[in-house]
Amino acid sequence: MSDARAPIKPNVAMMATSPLGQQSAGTNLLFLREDEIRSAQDLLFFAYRDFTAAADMILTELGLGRAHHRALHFIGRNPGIAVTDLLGLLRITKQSLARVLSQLVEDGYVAQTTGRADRRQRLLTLTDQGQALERRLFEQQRERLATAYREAGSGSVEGFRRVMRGIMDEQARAYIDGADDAARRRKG
Amino acid sequence: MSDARAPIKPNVAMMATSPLGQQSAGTNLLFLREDEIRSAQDLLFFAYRDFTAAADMILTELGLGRAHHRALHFIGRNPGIAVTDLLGLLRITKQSLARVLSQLVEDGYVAQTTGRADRRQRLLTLTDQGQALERRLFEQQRERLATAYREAGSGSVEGFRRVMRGIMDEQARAYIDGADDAARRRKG
DNA sequence: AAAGATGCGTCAACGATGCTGACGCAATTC
DNA sequence: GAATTGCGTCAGCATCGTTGACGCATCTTT
Repeated sequence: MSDARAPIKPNVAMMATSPLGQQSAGTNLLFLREDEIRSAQDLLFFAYRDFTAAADMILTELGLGRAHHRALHFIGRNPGIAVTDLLGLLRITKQSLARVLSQLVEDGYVAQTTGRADRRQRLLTLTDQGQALERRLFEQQRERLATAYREAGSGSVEGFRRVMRGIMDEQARAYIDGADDAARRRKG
Repeated sequence: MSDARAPIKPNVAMMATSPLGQQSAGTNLLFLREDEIRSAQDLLFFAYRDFTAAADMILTELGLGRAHHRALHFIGRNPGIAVTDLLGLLRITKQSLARVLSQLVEDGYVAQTTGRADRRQRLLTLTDQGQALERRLFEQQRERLATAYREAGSGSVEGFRRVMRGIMDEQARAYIDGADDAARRRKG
């Protein structure tokens, strides 16, 4: 038998993507770089999978899904955000958001108020109940991240942030940088 | 009007989750830590969203989805992997995998061979066509990661890896560590 | 050799979350 | 006054996850 369900190890040594049996130093270096990238693919998949797992369980019990969490998260972080701006962050269609949002409003997690400057806008905020749920979900992920930060060491966090920032597109970077600005402003 | 669709900035200064108008140094520090975690939530969402976007477009043209890519990725990295082991990596039900896998086999991307030691097993490998597709998808993500690594600086990559590793669960870490072992063995 | 466990596939039904396309209405802008 | 924008909604569809229940071949255990 094949050791049953012990965690298997990726057989990167097999180098299935290259027909070369022998490798020069050059191709070997190239290969190492390629494997480093493939390893990063693994990292992103597993980290994201396990990062969301705990919160998903709570959501399921409430009849909600991950999409609801995303909306709660960004509304909580941007109180009074307009629907179109939220759509820009999530990058989904308004029809998809509508389904999620109307359920959050109906269940009393999100409140809509008419915009003062532009009365067409529906500005979104979390209700007390919405804040409570967001916090509950947040605590799950906080735990995981706090542990990861602790184990990785404080020196690693900056590198983590820099690489993650580099992966996302320009618009997302601007958003992230804006958050950093706000934090700096508050601190200083 | 509200500046239309310029990237909005998260209003973290509003501190909607705390009723405190004034903050002591202690609560402010606590808040900063909390905001650091919330910021990491942003990072994971945006990075994952944009990391997968390019490959998704190719997949859509071929009538495939992200789930197919995940299967191709892990089969490519683990040639001859058994179905149950693949299920353990993806953490989905065998019914979900079956749908994806049977399509990949039918379209000629994946080959199944009966296990030698255990004839119940269907060992999975990429066909030449499967390798070609996986490589095409890989190149999309390689580009993004290479840019991110370059911009972040080589010193950041180790921190990135350490934090990402810390986020995932024990089993995933063992898998990741196994990949590292294999790379080290090949290099040394 | 019989009994049980395991690996894998499959039928059926359902739920969450994305998509396109088309309209309607109110409010703002030109 | 006409065009545009912000938002909601109806209708239909695809992907990909779920549970539950079987069936069959093959290994393992008794």
